[in-house]
Amino acid sequence: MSKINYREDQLPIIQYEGGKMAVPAVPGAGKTFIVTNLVAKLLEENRQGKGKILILTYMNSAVNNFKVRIKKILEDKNIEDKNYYEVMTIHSLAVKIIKEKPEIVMLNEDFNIADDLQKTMILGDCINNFKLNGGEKAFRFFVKEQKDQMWADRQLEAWDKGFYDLVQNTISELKYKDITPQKLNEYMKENRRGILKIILPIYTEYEKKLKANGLLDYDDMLILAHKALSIDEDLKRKYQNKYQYVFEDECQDSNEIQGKIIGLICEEHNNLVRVGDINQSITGTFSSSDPKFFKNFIENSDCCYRMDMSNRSSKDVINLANELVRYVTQNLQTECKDALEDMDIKTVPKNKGYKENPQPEKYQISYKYYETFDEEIENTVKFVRNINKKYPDKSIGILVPYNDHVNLVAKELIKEDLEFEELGPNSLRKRRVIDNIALIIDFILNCDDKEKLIEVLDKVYIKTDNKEGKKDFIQLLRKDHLNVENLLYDDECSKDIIIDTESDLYQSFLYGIQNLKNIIEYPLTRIDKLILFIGDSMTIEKEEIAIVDYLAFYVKYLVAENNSINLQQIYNLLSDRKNRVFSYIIEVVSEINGYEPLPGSITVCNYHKAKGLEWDCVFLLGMTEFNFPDNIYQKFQCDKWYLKEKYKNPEANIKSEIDFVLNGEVNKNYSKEIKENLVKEKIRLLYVGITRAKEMLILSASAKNSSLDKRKQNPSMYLNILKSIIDKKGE
DNA sequence: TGCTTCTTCGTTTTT
DNA sequence: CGAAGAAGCA
Repeated sequence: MSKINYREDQLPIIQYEGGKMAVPAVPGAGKTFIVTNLVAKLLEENRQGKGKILILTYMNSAVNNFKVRIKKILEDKNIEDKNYYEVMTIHSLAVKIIKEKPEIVMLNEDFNIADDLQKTMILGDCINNFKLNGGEKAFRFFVKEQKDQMWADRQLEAWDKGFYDLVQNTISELKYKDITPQKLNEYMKENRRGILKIILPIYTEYEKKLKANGLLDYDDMLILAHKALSIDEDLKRKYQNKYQYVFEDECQDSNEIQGKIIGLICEEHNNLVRVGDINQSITGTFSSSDPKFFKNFIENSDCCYRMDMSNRSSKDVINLANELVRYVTQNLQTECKDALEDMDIKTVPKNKGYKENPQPEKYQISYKYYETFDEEIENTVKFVRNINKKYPDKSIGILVPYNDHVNLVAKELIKEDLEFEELGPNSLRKRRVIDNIALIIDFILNCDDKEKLIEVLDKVYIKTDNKEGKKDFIQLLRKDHLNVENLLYDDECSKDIIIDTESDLYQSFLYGIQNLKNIIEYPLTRIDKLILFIGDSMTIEKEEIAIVDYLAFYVKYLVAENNSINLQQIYNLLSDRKNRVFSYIIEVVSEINGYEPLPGSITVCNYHKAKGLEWDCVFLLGMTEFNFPDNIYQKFQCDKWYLKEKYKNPEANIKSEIDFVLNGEVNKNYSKEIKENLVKEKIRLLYVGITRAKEMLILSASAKNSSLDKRKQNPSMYLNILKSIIDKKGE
């Protein structure tokens, strides 16, 4: 077995023996590689003693990745795998700690974790109940005055949607500040106004419902785990002895309480390695994470080694990323200068046996500015098609700002007959399962509607490669003298349909008819069972079966909450594309497996989802001023158009209100702070986008959202900055 | 070009 | 409702 040839920036890290070590690393530096090898080396030297090595990651998919890779290294090194290491997410660790002694934190032994889906259902219920029980008026108070009824409705709808996230984030913040509903109630007694006033009853009921069902949400898990370790000396000792070494991956996404939990476990042995990249911290504005915690750790650690070499991208792509850092740290307005840490990515030295950076023959970075967003998508897809044809082995990533855009790009790719993968909750393919079930229910509700029957057969059951034949066959079914009755129950009618009865087209038609007959006869007393039954009749993949299961679970919950709910209402829910429960169902199902772009594949996703992935060729769309702002005085996403001027930025209002409740005064201009953080996070999001590319990178923006849209948007300032760099290099 | 009046539209990320 | 672009006018 050959010895691993570590790069010079990796050498000091692999020589680690103990203490607090900080490892800030640039994108593509090989964080997983170095951590897995270091863990294997420590195991080889038996440094864990009587304890174990703990590796904490952020996502479930990363857990598996780490396990597989450590196992492989141990095998290669011929070290017996005695399970002296554990890989888990910080949340699983928290659960493990609480399970140990639930009574310390006043919990019943058989508590459960509320996943995103359950949380959404419960919180959604609480909000609804609040409105139904007299809260509606207070809820509407914050919306702008509007005489035009149509716009009044739209404002309310928008507030409805935004309110959910606001409540969720507020509850999370209150929990971290150790403000229980009871405490808040005490504090708020004299307060008559404010958004907290209407969040309080929702928060109260939410906590009550969680408790009643024996559930903890993600925030509770961390908070209680920390509490348990702080209160119970024995428990803390146990974990300190158990984990002699702790590694934390992606620690730029860590929040204060996670840091504290890890701190307590490491207190005794003090062997802690934290690896991360501050410039890739992109979750701060919607979670309690903040890169400042990692920055702090870097300053207070025993040693800090930077991994600043990356072999992922060509030197041109690296140069572009470095220029962005340079621009931000030197030229941006003072408040946002520290968005990026001044840390140049270096290419790997040549001819030293390291895996080297890709070296494309020519400069492969460009930018485009289009008239409309439609045009931007259309041209991008054409570009993608050409690359895919010319270089069939290259992987291509198309990154867009929003999940809705993923859909738009997907539709265009379908038009061009290109195979692709969508990441995120709007995946057309995954949505289709839900849509198909809705179609069938619609037919059950309207049994005599022939068009609906034909639609179900067409979209759900009839499967064939013979596209033309299918079209003709569907036309045959539309013949006037055939009604639903004939099609379903009259075997003679098939004589009218002149078609090869052995073909897969006809066989799948018969299969569909038979199933629909069974479905119509299925008793309506248990709608959740009906959904499972419908799911069974559709030939679908494993992942899609999981979606059906979740769907049935959701319906069961709905029925339990409201006995009188009928099939029509269920249909209405299923066909509501904005229902956030479905997004979570799809996310929960897809999260189980990690994703890795294969050679020749095309991936569409948003900038956030792209983190941790890499492609040969990357398209960055939507680089407008609105999506990537450079100062806090332009139009901002956190300012809500539908709210009264005073409450325009409700998040800031809430922060002020909490401040006031706790200290009797407001200490900061929170609106300004929120906007600054947003500007900074968007810069890092762009940095993440750029550093996904190995060889080719195309940046683009458009002046208008659609050709009908009259308002223009400026390209992001960063696009202009990058443009000038690209122009110089392109010569 | 600079000013007023008329018309149109209302964008978000998620462990 | 209010911001911002378009159209109208001097």
